[in-house]
Amino acid sequence: MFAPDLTKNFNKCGDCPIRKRAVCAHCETEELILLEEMKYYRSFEAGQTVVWSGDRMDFVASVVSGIASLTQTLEDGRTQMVGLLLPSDFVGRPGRDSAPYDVVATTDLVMCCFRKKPFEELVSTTPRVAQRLLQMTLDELDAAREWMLLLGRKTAREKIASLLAIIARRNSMLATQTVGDSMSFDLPLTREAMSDYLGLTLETVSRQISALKKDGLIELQGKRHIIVPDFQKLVLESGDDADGGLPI
Amino acid sequence: MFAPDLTKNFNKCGDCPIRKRAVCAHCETEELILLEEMKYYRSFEAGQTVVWSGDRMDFVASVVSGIASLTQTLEDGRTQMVGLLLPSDFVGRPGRDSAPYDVVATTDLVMCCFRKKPFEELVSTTPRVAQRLLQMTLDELDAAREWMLLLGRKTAREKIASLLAIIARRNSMLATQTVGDSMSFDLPLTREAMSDYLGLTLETVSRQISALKKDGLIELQGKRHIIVPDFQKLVLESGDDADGGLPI
DNA sequence: CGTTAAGTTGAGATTACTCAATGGCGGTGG
DNA sequence: CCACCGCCATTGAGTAATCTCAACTTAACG
Repeated sequence: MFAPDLTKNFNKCGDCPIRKRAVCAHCETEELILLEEMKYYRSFEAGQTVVWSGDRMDFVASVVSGIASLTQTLEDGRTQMVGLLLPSDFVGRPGRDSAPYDVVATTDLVMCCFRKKPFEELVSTTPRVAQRLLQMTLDELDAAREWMLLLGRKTAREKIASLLAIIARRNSMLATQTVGDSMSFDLPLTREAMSDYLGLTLETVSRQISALKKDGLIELQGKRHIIVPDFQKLVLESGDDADGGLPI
Repeated sequence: MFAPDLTKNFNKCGDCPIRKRAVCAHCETEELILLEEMKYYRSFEAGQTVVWSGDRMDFVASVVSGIASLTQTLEDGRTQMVGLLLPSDFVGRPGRDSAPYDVVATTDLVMCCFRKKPFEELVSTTPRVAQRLLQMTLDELDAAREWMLLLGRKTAREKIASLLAIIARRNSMLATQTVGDSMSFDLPLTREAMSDYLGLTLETVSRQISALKKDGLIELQGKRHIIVPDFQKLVLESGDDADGGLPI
């Protein structure tokens, strides 16, 4: 369901669905031509690992469709998700050889990969890619810091409400079928993935989702489809400032 | 103790103690001249707030000496530290007007501030500053992700051990008076600041420090001076891979 | 229709938190 | 010089939140 037909693989960057938001967003035709020369597509099925922590990584990449997650693991197996990559998000770091975390396809996934060497050269010779990358990295840093607040200080209930609000907001940005304050979406994460995102056990995630349901803050259709009757009420449970509403 | 005499304020960037590591690290003389024109120094006493979350911020800055922290706060007062800035670290974001978190001087602090407008122009016209800023931001993102693992998955004891190991490592990088596996340093943070860093209460921080002391992993001289008889043993308590030792 | 993976629910254990009292140290003023 | 105050830190006792272990349910799939 997440992987559109990509056998044709947007050979022209101009046709690419993430063209306006990815690292290449600010590029002019000349730079696009260079990028097209160094790029190739890779597809992954849900659950597949894209890169193992510590492995050599000879490419950097943009998520074209689907969701990837970055996870870190302690020796004894405890794992924490540290990044959730949506279409147009970037993985990899110019100037480093090995990945510092596992990159896993959370859903079916298509990535637009750039060979690292030429990409690094492009970054150091053209300002537009470097500047876009800086913007995106600063955004990710902000997101990471918001996430740290969640991990360090929020209760289990607030964590769940926050995550649901984040996903709901993102969805309302893409598809614009919001009706009043009510909205609905599919959870792209299993309970376990949610627990790794939130620093909880999957049992606690399940219990808190049940609690939110019992309190009428969300409704479930099946295990994965969530209906939010009143988004503001959900945000209120997230512990954040009340004005963290929908982007206008 | 943290504030050297800065009345003279390194007017020449060439004399600046953070010249080789800050945003200006890669700059040539021409760019340094531009930077010198837009810079000014500000000093803060320990405890002072540099910027309030949400306030307009018309500068970006490098920490010259001392320590600053970035903190986020929930409505009800729970606070989480989300950044710990050491000399040469950078605050502020080109292309944004207001600060998303409080910036507080944890010790006496001197910052080298750049007026935002001209700095933004410099970033968009010269590649060297932008590229250095990208490097530093990527490093911060890595650190933030490591921190997320700590917040989400480590026990109180592991959190304390990790923080002590981080500070010990940093100190051994600057001052090189390491003798064998033993090392010692001053804690630059109060118990409360440590608790905000680690997502714990200050009582738990205190108890765990006492426990590490009882177990012989650290010794205390006064409240703030820590002696680590065997660094490897401390790292073992931090939950990280054992090889996270000293930089060689 | 059995098998499997994902999710839910319960009971008890554990960790960290809350509230409260106490200890130590440095500065200030009598 | 000493007493007092304020700040930082420690320690204790009881509580609350989350985790662990285990049983059970549901939906999907061959």
